[in-house]
Amino acid sequence: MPEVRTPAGSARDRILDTAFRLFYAHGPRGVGVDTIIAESGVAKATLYKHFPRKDDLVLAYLDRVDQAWFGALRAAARDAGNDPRDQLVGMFDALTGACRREGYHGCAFINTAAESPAGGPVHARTVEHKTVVRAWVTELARRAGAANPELLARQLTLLLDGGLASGVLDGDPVIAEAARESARTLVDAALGTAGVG
Amino acid sequence: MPEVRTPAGSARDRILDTAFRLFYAHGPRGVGVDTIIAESGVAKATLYKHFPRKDDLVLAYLDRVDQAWFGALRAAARDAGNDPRDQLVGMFDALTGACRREGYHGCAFINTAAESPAGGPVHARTVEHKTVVRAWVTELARRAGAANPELLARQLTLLLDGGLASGVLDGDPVIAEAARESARTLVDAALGTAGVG
DNA sequence: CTGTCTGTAGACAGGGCTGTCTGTAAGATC
DNA sequence: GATCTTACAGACAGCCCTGTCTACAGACAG
Repeated sequence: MPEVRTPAGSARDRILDTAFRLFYAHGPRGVGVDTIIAESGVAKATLYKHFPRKDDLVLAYLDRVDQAWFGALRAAARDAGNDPRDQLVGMFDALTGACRREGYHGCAFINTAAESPAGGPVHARTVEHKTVVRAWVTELARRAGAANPELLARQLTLLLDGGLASGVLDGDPVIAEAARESARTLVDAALGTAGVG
Repeated sequence: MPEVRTPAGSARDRILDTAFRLFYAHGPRGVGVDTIIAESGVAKATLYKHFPRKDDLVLAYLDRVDQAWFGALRAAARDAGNDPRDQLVGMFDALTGACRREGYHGCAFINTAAESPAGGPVHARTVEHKTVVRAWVTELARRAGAANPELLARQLTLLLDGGLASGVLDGDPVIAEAARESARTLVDAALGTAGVG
């Protein structure tokens, strides 16, 4: 009794792949269900079976974005070495990588939240995402020995959000560089330039 | 031969006032022309006489936002005193003020750009706005004696954008405070804590 | 009086959107 | 072979959207 019998490349996956691509490029509101159906080669009934409301599809899209972006952040931090201090700065490499990516269009969460009614499920999911990321940064800041990890995390995530938000307009990597520079300065100021050891 | 014969509170002003309010609250895409007509007490033909396309109204809305926000930035900087260094930090009071305002919903430019097709007039106007603001900050940084005014301006506007972007979710003033703290740190790092002399 | 300008009031077309519906086909399980 | 699940194909209703159109009313100038 397999819980999921659908093969790889199933209808559900195709729908999600297509939705991810189109939603990110044009925003959920800018993409009709018919377009997703046409481009994913799926029947309308199938789409509505898996995602009874369009909002359900939007939330699934955000979950996928969350995995991708948070994953990229952690990977960038990991690649920066074992020192939490370096990781706090190194995570900004994820921003640089995103800026360089073809079709980069800023933060999917912010973009989607901007066109969604306040207080709705999309906003809630976005707040949740931002909270989880900031909690992770806070933990990093704590391990780095910051006197006020919450403040440092708030400052760094603010920089991340700024870099991502500007991305709606252009993916100029100089933005990511400036963010990284700022992060280095803020981390040094919070921890002392001499290092933690 | 008065160029503008329409009295104060004319149809055009009422349209713009209503559009400003509704566009900011729900995003241009989330507000139909019919709603603007109903709430401003104006005939449809009148609206389309002044703004032949909805996009024209959106651009007029952005112009008004530009005046308001840029004006608030300059006012906050002015209120910080005559030292350009203090002004660079003081302009963040405009962010604090915005966060505290009833109905605060983030950056109108970013929100609008997020739901507009890339390469369109809305994007162009938004880029223009950001460019003008950054040029102003760059001049401030230059007058403050920064070795690299462009970089400092980039960093500070990044913080502004981050604070504004987060505003789509909530107007927690702690965000503005964190941004101001960051600005102080970055300015001190760029100019030296001893002051410009 | 006549024409022009500005505005009101509202019908209308044409299109896109979400979501429901009927009908059909292929494969798995009993 | 019967049945059940999954999916495809597409018509359809009902709504909202932008933008155009006609008809009318008041102010003002010649």
